[in-house]
Amino acid sequence: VHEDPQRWPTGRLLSAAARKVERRWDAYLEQWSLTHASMPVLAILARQDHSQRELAAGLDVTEQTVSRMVVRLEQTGYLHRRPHPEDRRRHVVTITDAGRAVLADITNPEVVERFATGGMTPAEIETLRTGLLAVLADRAGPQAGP
Amino acid sequence: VHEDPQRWPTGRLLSAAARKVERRWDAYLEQWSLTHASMPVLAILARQDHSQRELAAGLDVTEQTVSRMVVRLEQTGYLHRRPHPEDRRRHVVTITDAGRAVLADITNPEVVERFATGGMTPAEIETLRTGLLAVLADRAGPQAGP
DNA sequence: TAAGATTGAGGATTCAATCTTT
DNA sequence: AAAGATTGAATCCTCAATCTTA
Repeated sequence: VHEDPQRWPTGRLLSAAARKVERRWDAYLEQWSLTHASMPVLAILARQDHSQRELAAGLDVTEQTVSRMVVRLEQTGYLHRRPHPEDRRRHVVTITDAGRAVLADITNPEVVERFATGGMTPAEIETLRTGLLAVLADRAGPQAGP
Repeated sequence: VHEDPQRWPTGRLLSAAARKVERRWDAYLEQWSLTHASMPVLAILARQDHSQRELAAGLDVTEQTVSRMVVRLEQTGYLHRRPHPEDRRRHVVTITDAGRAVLADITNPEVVERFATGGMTPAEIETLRTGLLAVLADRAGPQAGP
């Protein structure tokens, strides 16, 4: 039943490859109650505090997704939210010591990289990254049509 | 707040690029009540009938995911399920005329490709596809560890 | 009215548990 | 027991609606 990926459209290749790496990564991060999606939240907060709206922009997801992620990350103890001193609509989201600690455990670049680029050569990896950056760089947002 | 993707680990690049393309693709497929995930089901069935377990193997998702997708695709009228004549545990999943019709509307390779590789050059596209195929080809399934 | 955030509804995905048939 | 399929619970993600504050 298995088709030949060589003939798949690029979008399907992209989704399949991403899911595969996410599954591996999630299985590893589970021991810290983290996921491939929640880890980048801590990575962003490690550099600076942010409002949830800012986090959404940095992660390129909706504010609704951020809302749900930060609730869980706060329950787990990896971040803390307090009201903004001047604008009571905002939450100031801050990473906790526990969050920094887990990030330090996980952020070994070699380990992280291995999950995505397991048996690949440096040339293959460079090739892949270049292609992915080209997809992300496409700011045109084209809507095709027959 | 926006970080430099150039410095992201490859796994994060992969997820971000996949989500971006899926969003575009989903917005387009919505008019047929399809999604980036359900379209490949029809593509597989267009060639041959299958059990749900076989579909799961072909799509590289769990049987549970297939179970939910085929329920919806059957409600929409794009496929049909009947009991297997010799093994009553199985469902034989068949594409309907409506399913074939929608597939014909959508399967223009140029249109499909444009969603993923919008403003990219042929060289960039080839580069990306090679990298993605390398990720998918990695049958080792390595679990890294510090 | 805008901005910031939350909740509701629904699809995609997973693991775990269950049910029927082999 | 194993195979095929379903349902439950959870996270990720979206759009739509709502609530509070500016």
